[in-house]
Amino acid sequence: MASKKLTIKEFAELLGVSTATVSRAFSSKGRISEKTRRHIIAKAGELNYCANIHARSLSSPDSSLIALYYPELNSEEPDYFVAEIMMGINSTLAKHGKNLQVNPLPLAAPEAILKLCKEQILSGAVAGVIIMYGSKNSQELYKCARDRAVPCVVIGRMEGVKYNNVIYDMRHGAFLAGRYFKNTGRKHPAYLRGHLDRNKQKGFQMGLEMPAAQIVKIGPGFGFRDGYHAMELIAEKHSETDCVLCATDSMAMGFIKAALDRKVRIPRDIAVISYDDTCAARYYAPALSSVRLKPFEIGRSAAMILERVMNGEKNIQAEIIECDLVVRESS
Amino acid sequence: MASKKLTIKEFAELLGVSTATVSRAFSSKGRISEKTRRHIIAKAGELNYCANIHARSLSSPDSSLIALYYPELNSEEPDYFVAEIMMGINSTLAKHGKNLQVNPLPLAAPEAILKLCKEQILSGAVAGVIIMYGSKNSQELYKCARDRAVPCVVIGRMEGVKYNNVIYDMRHGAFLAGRYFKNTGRKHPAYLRGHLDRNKQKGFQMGLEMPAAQIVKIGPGFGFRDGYHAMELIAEKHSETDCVLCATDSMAMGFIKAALDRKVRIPRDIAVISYDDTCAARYYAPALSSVRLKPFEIGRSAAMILERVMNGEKNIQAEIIECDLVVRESS
DNA sequence: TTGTAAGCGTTATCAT
DNA sequence: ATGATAACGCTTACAA
Repeated sequence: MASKKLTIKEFAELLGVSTATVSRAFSSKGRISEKTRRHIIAKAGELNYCANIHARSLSSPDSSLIALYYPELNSEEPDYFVAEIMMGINSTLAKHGKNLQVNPLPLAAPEAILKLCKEQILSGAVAGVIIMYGSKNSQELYKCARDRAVPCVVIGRMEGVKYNNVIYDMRHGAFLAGRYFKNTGRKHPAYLRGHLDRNKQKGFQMGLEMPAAQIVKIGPGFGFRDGYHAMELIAEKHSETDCVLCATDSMAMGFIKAALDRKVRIPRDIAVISYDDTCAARYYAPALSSVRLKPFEIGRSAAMILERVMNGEKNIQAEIIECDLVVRESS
Repeated sequence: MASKKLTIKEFAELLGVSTATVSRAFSSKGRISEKTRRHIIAKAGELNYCANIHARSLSSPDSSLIALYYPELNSEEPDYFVAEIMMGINSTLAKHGKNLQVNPLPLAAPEAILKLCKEQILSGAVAGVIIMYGSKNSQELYKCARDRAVPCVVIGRMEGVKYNNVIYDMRHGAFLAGRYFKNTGRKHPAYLRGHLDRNKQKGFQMGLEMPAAQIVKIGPGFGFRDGYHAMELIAEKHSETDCVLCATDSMAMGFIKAALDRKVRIPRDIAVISYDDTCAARYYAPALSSVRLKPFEIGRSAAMILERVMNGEKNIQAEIIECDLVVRESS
């Protein structure tokens, strides 16, 4: 019930031992009698003594805080893809007694917030960082970490990053979607653009085996709302459209919702495939056909690689998350 | 490009000034000539000098890390309700240059992880905490923060917490749902139980004006999958059911999905209302009727109260988030 | 305006 | 096995 903070000195005095002894009781390396240790640990629990983390990491730098920087595409709707990646990261981190700090990075982040992020890295506030590629900003943070030798893992492709990263083949996923549409006789494709999707577009086109110009492109957008509006646009200006690839699950849901509102039948009139395959995809009605990116695994992989980097391993081979096409009801 | 850390001493030497001067250049209170300050700031940018955060917070405790502890109901599907609360928190925190650390707390958290959480609070690692009520564990953490006078805000009702918290009237929301069903002539209600929902059940029953025993109760569950299975159960054992209140949006989606798979018509055969009204709700097909809890606002409120607590305000009146019923297509 | 030096609460290195 | 004490890197009186 003490309401003030107990320092090691006060605590040691209370027990009638030296501060060094108290420190040793917790360090698990120092030589100390089992009896004293037990006594100290017990008393600590009783009096709620706990070493000040700043003092501790000042004299022996360790810390267990991991920072995640991810692109915030939209500040109003949560990003389910990112949410699942975070779960994957946390599930691994928790096993190692590490904690996750989350840092949304707006696409056009004001200089001030970027600076704050850099400071976190430079100041030793975090023991390791995971950067989800999203913009130049992510790249700056990456350099920052590199220069300061802070353990760092990158999610997604980033220029100049060859090791310690986890990547997924956007292009191949989109290729599968395109080929599927082609094989099922669709003729008038549209693509709902997302963020950073040159590769998706390219792959889609290759799968379709169609000149790029014949693919209606809308966006870029991000969430439900964008998907909804995109459908309205298509109904008005591209009514011949018979198949759509959406850059995210949310966009697909928004799109389908708008379609059903207009009595457009899915998949009969328009076949829809989404990207990401987050948990919600299979429970949508109709269940979403989706390019499966396994966000949970991406997160877990990233955290596992980071763990290895923090243990001193160098130049860890990039982990490639395969992605395939899951056909459900929407296509 | 320096790969080792620059200390204030080294940095000061490089510039030919004292460490105190360097410190003052950043402190914004100390008296220092504008010229020296500019010079130092510029050089710092150039050489990537940044004060070590541990040393800094040792001599002048401040820190800007806020911890969120939330109940992790399911470690496989993300919790959209929590995700939106987090966005709300972060949107406010970011404005104050604070960072969020997220800590899922499994319902039956092993002693070890609870201990870790306590240590975060006791060790001064975090400057403030937001606790989302979920179990006895949340309460322990709350006490921990209280005893150490760490600024703390609670989300949800918690025994013994009168101030510095944000609450929502679960019972009233469920009441509205029950009354709606009653008024629309539904006779055979079911309730898909979630976590901590005695109040929801009670309110539902009151709205229905029906003996508790006449309400079919299933669960507790949490996500899509549970909702899906619940529907299967109802189809087999309670086929007279004509209206359902689900404890979360995800459960409702799972439920409806299963219903549609069985050609059960929503809302004609079974009317469905969910709880939470997360972003996805309105884009589901059929759009979910839902008890709106405004998670984003809950998060924002919590962060704003925390900010005030950290500024020294005491006993801040609990913020009550009103919840109403949004009727869409599923009921 | 600037420099000197005494903390801040630990851990680690010596002694004992 | 335990106790002094010197770092750790910074902020902040106090001196100049």
